[in-house]
Amino acid sequence: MTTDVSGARNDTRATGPGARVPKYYRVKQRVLEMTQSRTPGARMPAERLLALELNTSRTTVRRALQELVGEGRLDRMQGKGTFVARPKLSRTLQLMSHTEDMHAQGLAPASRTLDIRHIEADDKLAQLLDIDVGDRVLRIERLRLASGEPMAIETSHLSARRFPALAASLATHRSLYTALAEVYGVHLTEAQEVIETSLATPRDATLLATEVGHPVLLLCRHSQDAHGAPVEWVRSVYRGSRYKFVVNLKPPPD
Amino acid sequence: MTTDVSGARNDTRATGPGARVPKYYRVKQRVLEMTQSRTPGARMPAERLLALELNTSRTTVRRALQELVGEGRLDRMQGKGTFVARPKLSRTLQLMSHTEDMHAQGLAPASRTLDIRHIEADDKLAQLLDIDVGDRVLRIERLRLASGEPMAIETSHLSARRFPALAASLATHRSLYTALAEVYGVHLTEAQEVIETSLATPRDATLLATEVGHPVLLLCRHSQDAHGAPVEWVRSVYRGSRYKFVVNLKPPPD
DNA sequence: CCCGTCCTTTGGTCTAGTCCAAACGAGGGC
DNA sequence: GCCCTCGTTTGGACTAGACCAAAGGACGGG
Repeated sequence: MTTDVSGARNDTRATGPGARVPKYYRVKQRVLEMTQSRTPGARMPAERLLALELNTSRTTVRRALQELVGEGRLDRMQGKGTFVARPKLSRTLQLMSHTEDMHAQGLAPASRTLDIRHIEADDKLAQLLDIDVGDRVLRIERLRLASGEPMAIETSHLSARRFPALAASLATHRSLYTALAEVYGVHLTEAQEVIETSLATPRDATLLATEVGHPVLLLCRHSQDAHGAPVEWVRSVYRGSRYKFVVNLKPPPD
Repeated sequence: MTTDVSGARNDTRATGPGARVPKYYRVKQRVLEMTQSRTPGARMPAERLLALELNTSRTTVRRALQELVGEGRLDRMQGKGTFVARPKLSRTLQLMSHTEDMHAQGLAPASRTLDIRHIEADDKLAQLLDIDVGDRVLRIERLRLASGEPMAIETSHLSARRFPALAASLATHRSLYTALAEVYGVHLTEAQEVIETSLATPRDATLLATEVGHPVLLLCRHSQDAHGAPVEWVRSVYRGSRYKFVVNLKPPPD
């Protein structure tokens, strides 16, 4: 049974003015309907088969699938097939550590250190950490996991002068934040976070088990201690297809 | 002068294990370098020319350009060309109205009502607004503008029974929030926001002057009044290539 | 001098096909 | 019985080219 996804006159215009609907988009919606009658993990038809059934080219089918994977509706695996994806997880934006946040949501937190080294502060970093250009900065790159699943790549930056031997302290404490509190007596009291969309680089894709060019959420956190002095600057890359952020808002203090 | 973007052996492996770098990605980085020596608004070479110069197909060039446009690095216009884009704008997440937020950032706020009507609450909406399924809900769909540029499509939902004649009150007040305060004495004291990535639908793309399938930020706000009763539920779609969100965090109350 | 027409240029969509790479099962050798 | 090999199936990357649609300049008529 072949089902043509094209409009009757094969034109690409919809009802509204300017609301042109590309063919790949109709394919996308058709495939999305298919997913809704299946449970997560269920297998979808192969790309070549879909192209035949929907009377289109494999390229067009792949563009539709590409978007559905990017939106977290489907998972694809080379050699295995295409499957219905599970729903997204949430990440609450609060001034707490990854470890605490994961526990609060009933997920098993884990973390793998990818790289930890000292670098020299460039212009931007110096300003963010209120140090001089060229000062030493401890750069910690970690892969965050939630119940075994890669969640984010988190790169923290802290002044090496202010927190000497922090790398060593890290090994003996549950989290960076507890190390800061217990060893240096520093408590974070405020932070600004900037959230934007981006696309996975080849490295992001490999580490996060996703695909190059797929949407990711870029979250940059700038934290201060009780005296208003900057403590850390963190850049995190989250899989957009697996995570969403939750923020609790209070009215502005006026 | 043609500059081959391929690796020497035309293989697609980079240094790291599993860090495969597709050809289109190398094209993307090459084009990104080109943008950095130009100012916003400057014209880029035509697609067919880039394909020739980088010794690749137009399809591959277009995939690279597609991502750069989605990331807000380039703007494309049919018949005109491809240009270097301006940097992103910020949107602070606070419990204030669009109007106030725009003013706070020195941008000229504007808003165009796309649709305003009553609908019947479905399951999800009834739960969010603490009303019964089938109750009447006022649905306001507005296009938000910042200094003339389309910013977001915002769809608000409020109980029609709790706020009778709200549609009329809206016309005589500066914003929805001032109407709620002055006419009904309702002040919003708390809200939860969920932020996730999504992709522009054909309608989104038309209204936001972007392209179908490009990354957007989806922001859903659920606001409560001083008694903890839900007041509104809002779903907003922001152009991911033009906006980023800023959040101020305080430590959890423990 | 102004305005329409036409043509060129530019991006937008889609096709049909090639070749590669991962997964995995069938079968054969040991 | 276990393991290796090989072939099939599946997704991944790329090409070359067709045709469409919007923009805008060239050119000519009025």
